[in-house]
Amino acid sequence: MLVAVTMRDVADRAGVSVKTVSNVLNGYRYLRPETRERVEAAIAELGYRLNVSASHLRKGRTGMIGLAVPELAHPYFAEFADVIVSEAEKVGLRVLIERTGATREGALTSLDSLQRRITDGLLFFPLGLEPDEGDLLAVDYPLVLLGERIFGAPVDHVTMANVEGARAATVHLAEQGCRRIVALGARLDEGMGSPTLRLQGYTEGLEEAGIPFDPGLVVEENPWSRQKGEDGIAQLLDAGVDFDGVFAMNDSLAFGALHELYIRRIAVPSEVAVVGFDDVEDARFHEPALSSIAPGTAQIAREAVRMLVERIGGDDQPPRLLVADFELRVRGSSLRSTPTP
Amino acid sequence: MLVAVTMRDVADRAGVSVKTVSNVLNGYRYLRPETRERVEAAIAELGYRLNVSASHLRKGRTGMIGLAVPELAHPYFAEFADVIVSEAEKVGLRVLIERTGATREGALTSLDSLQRRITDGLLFFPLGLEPDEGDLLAVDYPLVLLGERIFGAPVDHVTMANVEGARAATVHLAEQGCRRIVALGARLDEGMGSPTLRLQGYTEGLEEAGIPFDPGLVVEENPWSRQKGEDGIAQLLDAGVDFDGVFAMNDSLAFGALHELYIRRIAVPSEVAVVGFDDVEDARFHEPALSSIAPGTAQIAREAVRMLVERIGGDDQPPRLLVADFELRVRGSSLRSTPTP
DNA sequence: GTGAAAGCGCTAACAC
DNA sequence: GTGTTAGCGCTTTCAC
Repeated sequence: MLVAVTMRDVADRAGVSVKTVSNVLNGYRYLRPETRERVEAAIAELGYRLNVSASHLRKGRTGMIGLAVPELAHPYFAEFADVIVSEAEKVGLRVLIERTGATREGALTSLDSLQRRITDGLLFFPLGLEPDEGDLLAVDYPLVLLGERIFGAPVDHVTMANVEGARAATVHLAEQGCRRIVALGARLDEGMGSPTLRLQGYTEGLEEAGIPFDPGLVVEENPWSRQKGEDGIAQLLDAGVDFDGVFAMNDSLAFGALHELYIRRIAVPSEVAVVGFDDVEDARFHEPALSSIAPGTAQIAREAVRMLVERIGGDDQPPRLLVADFELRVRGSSLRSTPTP
Repeated sequence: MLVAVTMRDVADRAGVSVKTVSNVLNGYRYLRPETRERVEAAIAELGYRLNVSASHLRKGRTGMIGLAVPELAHPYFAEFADVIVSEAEKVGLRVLIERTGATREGALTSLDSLQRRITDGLLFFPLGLEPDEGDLLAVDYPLVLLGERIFGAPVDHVTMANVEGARAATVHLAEQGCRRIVALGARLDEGMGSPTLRLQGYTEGLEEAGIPFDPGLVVEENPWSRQKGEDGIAQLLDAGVDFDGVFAMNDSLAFGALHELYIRRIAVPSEVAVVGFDDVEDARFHEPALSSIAPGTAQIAREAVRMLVERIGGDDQPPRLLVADFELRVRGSSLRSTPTP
């Protein structure tokens, strides 16, 4: 515990009342400058720090927001958390990062944990919940939904252009001359999650490019890990399936795919071109560097924090849905000097 | 805010006093079972959740610990945070993850922020502070120091075997036939940080292998990023420096090195063998897979939480220093089928 | 075993 | 502009 310097001590030292100290701390405007200075001097001399719990108990705000991500060590979410922390800092908020494990239990725990009592609002990835469980999100605190799986819940929602991004990736592969493009990481049983949306974008992309859909090129993998990326490609190759392009539904899968192709001595991008999704920082540093869809992470973070702050401030307009801008980042894994016709 | 169900409401519903409700919540032993059940039923029916702030205000504990890491998106720290959260969960603690940015300002802020008032203790990476600033760690709350830079501070310290690990990596490269081994990521001006210790291990390893030290093979790079790894190798190659092995001081540098070697069409491991440090999850998935020193992250996390919990519990024995066990994980980047003599 | 009352440190409401 | 007072929800004496 920190030493128990209270407002009372500061007030005594500065020769004012506690109310005045509180006013100084809360940025109350109408204070005589010299009073403010005296108080600030006393605070510095005593090393006083506000007791957040007491403040919270009284005014109902903590200045903290929660961020519930599926996994901390997943590059996309780690990078996302970093951006969120920066954005929150700009508006004077601190971030309590939590982990749901992408499980139903973890998600429910996060929605209803003790931590919810000490955050003013929550930024929430609903992985682990079912698409029809939007009613679980009808909570009595400010909540902004992130990612996919659940649409139409009675809360603000910031998401990325899954369908359009996947389509762009697929079309790009086709433009590089690919005709047999693998969709790596599909999950056919899912409702409206990223897998479904990105698979939809993939099929739209094929259509746009005039390439027939071949179910034999759709590889189901779960979770979207590097290991599963390896497994998926290994399985295709072992089965003798012919392909010349891979649209991996996230970068981890793509990294695994690159690795397996490397092991099998299959040249990238000349024999097989690869595009991922998420554009994590690592993408630039693989061999070859991975082309990927950048889903507008910075924009998502900025808007999510903005919406949450508005809700915390009492804004009660109807729920909003924001889809961030995406961008295809072409790198070595898919850039053929002379596209195969 | 959650709906304001208080202990009073629960007590009324269960037909007991608030004290009894509090007793139930705090696991007080001497309660009539039927009373306990009635209270628990009331809690469930009303959806009551303890107000952590009020509880904290009264009893001085929050059940939260802080974890201050230099960067969230750095794979090593992200993985570390994940393990810490798991370990803390086991003992009923939640973790408030913070970011220092590896800057002095960030470190100081973390040591003295408002957050410190709502955590029972802090796990702290002192990057950004100077080696002689151990006195800054003489804080009045439970603190466990992690990583390097500062030794001899008046607090518990859990660290890794930097010297021994670096030596093992260097010796391993020598055993694979390397005679001109680059030390990538040195920082000659540092006190007792990881760079200094790992460089020391490198020189010890050379000595053990009977290889003369060549300052021309020591490459200073800061920060330890993939980009700097690329830069360092590029710079050596451009200068025409001859080398056949790389000891990269962390995995990020090693990934950058692998990438640059790939671009230059230098075969790994046959022409140049590479070993990293940290053994992040990604190491297995590069092309080729990266050999690395696994610094005992799980052990570090477990022991750090254990020590912090002891200190929170009032343990006031003298500061302890624990050095975790390390392990060399040999993979494709350094394993030559027939070591060059 | 359980209840009543005090008070943790702060801020909102209201004096002055 | 600044001081006084009440009370946020809880736990901790101390009764009984």
